[in-house]
Amino acid sequence: MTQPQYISTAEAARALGVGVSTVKRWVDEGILPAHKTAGGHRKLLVADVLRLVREGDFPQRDLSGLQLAVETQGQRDPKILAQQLLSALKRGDAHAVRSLIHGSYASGVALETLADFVIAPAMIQLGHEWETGEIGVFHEHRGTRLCQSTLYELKATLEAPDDRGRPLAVGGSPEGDYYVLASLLAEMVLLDAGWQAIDLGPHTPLVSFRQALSELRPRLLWISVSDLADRDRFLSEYRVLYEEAERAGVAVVVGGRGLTDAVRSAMPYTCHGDGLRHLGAFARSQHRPPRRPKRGRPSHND
Amino acid sequence: MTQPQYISTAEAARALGVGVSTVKRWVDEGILPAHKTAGGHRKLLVADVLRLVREGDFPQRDLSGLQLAVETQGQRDPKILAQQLLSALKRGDAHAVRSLIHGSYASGVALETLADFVIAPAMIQLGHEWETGEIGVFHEHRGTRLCQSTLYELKATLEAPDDRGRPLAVGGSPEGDYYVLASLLAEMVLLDAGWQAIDLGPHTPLVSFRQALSELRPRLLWISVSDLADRDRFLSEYRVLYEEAERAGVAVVVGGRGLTDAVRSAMPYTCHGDGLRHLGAFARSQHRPPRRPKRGRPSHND
DNA sequence: GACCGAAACGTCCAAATCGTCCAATTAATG
DNA sequence: CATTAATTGGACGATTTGGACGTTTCGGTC
Repeated sequence: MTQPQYISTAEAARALGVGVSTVKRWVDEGILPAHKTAGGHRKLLVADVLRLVREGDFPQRDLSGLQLAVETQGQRDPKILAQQLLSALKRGDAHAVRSLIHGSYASGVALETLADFVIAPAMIQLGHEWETGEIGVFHEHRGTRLCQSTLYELKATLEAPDDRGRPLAVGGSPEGDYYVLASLLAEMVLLDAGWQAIDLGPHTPLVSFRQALSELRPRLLWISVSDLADRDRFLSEYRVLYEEAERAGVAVVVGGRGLTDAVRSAMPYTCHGDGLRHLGAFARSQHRPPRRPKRGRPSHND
Repeated sequence: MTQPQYISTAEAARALGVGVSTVKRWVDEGILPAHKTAGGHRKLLVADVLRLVREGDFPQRDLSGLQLAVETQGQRDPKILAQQLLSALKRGDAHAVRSLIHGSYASGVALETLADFVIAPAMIQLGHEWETGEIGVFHEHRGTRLCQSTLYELKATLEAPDDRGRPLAVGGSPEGDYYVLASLLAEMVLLDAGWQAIDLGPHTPLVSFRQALSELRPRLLWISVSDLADRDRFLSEYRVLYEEAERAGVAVVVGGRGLTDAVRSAMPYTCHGDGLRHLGAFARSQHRPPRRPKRGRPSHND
């Protein structure tokens, strides 16, 4: 379990915000402890790097990945991550929340996995503990805000400066649904999949989606439903929306825990997912972002 | 990139319009925070330098050298900025929104000014045009989301890695008030003023504030009211909250366009402001961050 | 086991930064 | 107006940094 977490000089350099040559020199001078492989490659312990940062006032540029490694003992099991996230949210520990979420993403956990198996479970449990009175409203609110802040930060890093060639997606949550996180995560998953995405946010009348459809001409429409205030009205308005989307050749992806089987069976849609992994998979199937083939040595050790 | 960016003393000196020796001395005197490498080279965070630019009164600002995420534009008249922001929000031009807000802030427009005279007017006008049907709900939603995203990004740059010595503030909006932006901006103004701030967000029962009061022991409580759903209930619960805050020696700052004169006259409070500049001024009066000294030889332009 | 591309190695060196010293400049004071 | 204390910023040699380079190691694939 407590397997030692090694990183390369390049990773340490990135985390510390210095050049690779400098890290190499520091190791050779004994400032930074490290092991060497038979071939002479330096292997630094995450804990050593973090200790250096904590004890001296060394520069620290991006420690999120490293801190995650220490806090979770290198564990990347979503269930454990979810538990740790929940605990951090309840404590209101902004630092831990950030390193958990940013760090997981940085160290290769897919955004869909993060959303479906880490963030969603943690938030659901947080809501549950609030309902049963185990924690106060105040804790729940603080946790939700913390999660939102962190995700907006992560979203900023996902946004590509170059939009050309990226298909456009539009989405949001219907009227009466005030839950922010679900649609935000959907937007992020789409950005991660190489799309342009515009989130109209919670509490958006379905009529507005039609407006967006005609004005923005997206290739995909997502609708995330967490709470369904007026089911019948939603269904009737949704059918009109779907027809219009179909005529325009726009894929409609629906999801969210507000869509029970009973509701969904009365709805036409292009694709449905109880989580975001389906949205991600669908988006990737429609648009293949240019990617380098994966050859040679991978950058991470498990 | 929202990642922290380091610059050297020379770059900071150029940006601040002072000599390199001066920057080095300021760092050593603790006026300007910095990290040091093993070899003694100082590494300054762009955010820290910008903070100093904003708080001090510098003869010459050349921020072009700093690798800012956005190019700063010349315009600094709030009225014009508000108009440009409104236009960008209506167009859904994410890039323009971002460079307007980030750029203004980076080039020295105070956050309070930005909030009260640029963002608030633009958002009010956006809401107005929606009500009169000039623009669709969709445009209003997209604009609001865009503004939120951008502000969350900016907030990330305001958060100090080092919380020690900073007084704590807690705040939010009361039950029935779903407006996110106001309280978010309040949080940011407090962060900018050198506080730690926790935003409980919209739709927070006043009871929860009492919970936060006893658990977090803040020095300041802000309550931002945009919509007042149940006036009488708000007032009665508020009075209990205020009494508790007073007993604990916590300052209570209230504001927001939901607080009409009639309501406010029935409320006790430590400080009130129709905008955020009063909150900022109050916060700064309670806690002074380190400042640049005032005497000495001024720099000459070359 | 041979092959391959990515990543890390060692070496070198120009450019940047360091600490120190001190003349120049300004605000405050008598 | 002269004096004093505070502050600046340039100059100096010594030290540190980090990018470029060709070579070697690593780990996955065939």
